[in-house]
Amino acid sequence: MFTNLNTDPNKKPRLLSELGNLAHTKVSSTEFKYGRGTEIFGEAEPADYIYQVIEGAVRSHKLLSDGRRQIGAFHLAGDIFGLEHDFHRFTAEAIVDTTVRLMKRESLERVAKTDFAIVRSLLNMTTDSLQHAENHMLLLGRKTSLERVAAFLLEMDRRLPVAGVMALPMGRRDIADYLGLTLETVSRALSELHKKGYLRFLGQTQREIVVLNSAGLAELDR
Amino acid sequence: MFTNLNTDPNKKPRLLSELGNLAHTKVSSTEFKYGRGTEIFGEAEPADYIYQVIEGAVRSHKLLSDGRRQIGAFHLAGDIFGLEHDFHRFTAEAIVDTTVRLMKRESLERVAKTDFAIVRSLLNMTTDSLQHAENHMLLLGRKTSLERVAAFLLEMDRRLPVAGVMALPMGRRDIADYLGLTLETVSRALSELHKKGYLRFLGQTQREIVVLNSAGLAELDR
DNA sequence: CGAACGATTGACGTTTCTCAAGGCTGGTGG
DNA sequence: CCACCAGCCTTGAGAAACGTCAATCGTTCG
Repeated sequence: MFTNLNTDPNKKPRLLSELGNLAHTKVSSTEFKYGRGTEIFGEAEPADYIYQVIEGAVRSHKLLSDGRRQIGAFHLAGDIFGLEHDFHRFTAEAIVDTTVRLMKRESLERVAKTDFAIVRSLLNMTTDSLQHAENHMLLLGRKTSLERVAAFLLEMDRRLPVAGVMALPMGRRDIADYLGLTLETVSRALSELHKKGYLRFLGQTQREIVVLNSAGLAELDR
Repeated sequence: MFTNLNTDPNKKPRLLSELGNLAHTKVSSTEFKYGRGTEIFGEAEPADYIYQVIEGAVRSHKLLSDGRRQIGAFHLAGDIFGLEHDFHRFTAEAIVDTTVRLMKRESLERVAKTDFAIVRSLLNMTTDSLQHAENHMLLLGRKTSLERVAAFLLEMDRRLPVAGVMALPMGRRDIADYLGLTLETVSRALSELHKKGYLRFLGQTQREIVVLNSAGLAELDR
């Protein structure tokens, strides 16, 4: 059961196909829209549904009592999130206007009881999340601000549809809370990467970034 | 398949029983000893075995090219580690002289192909690891040095056999690399917690710690 | 007994955070 | 249609937290 598992995080359509197929066959699913900034589910709420991003982007975060926030992951088109046993361990919010497909967890449970492939998919997805979290611990515990931002850009370049050009859905504060920095430090790091010729800003908004030298960025991250 | 899963991280014997039972029935296992400081497996090596700590303690870490180290987890008596699809994502080393039981991954795969309960156990264990990593991301990204050390002491107090009195198997450098700090900062934080009356040091070695006020420590960690 | 190792503590350096000011963009209403 | 406003981003200066370097002390083990 360990073999033939896809653990390549580059392959975006996997989650979509694995549970997406399921959705078409045995489990009913609905589409739903969330406006920019709205909560999809809250930490510690019962996990009655699991979600897949159809269009848009979602952030998952935890809060400390005084408001400090750590974003654990961004979910982009195709990604499945909210997959938990009983209660959600993060709060999920739409970063921009977002369409999700949602599936009753109960239905999935029912199917999983008899379908070996589904359980294996669940294990796959959980393992992928774990691997992402493990790499992120290294980033949060040991990387400098410049290395964190470089790693973030490489991750987004890999996961967003067009390689080399990124229209980031999230703002500086979200990036900062993902990387364990402040938004000012993120901004300064981006300026420095720009000054060093690794990237260029496009268009009117400050969210479109062209990566000029991804090998150079990768050098910052070893 | 989501129901009846034990997600309480306080319950130590779970892993042991779940796969431990397996070990007694269908999968052969061997005991092996590793001396203090020796490597059990390396990052990116093929994951031919999975491991359970019988006695002792193990650290799992990742390295950056310049030697910066992040410890992702400590594995204590009863814990299972090294459970991966294909290649190990961490290096594992014995912190002290350690006895482990090891099981061929291949055997486990074979059994898992037909045994639903085993696959569920694997999913459980992976979910537990994920939850630990998610909480640790919050610690690494957003907590102060004092909060990190307080959280570490509470975690160890919870996981080590005797509540309130800890004989820590790991040194200050390991704690630091787990918490994303330097050993000096860990030492200063412990001194400050001592000064504030939260704990007391015992015996000749500096590794025995008595928690005097775990509610106070928990206050530092919300 | 002495060397090696680990922990603590102090002084100082560096990185990142905080606070503040100013600029750009896009939307809205006069 | 344009001016203004709100939100987001950038940049700077100073503060705080943590890291680095170094000295010292206590333990352990040969």
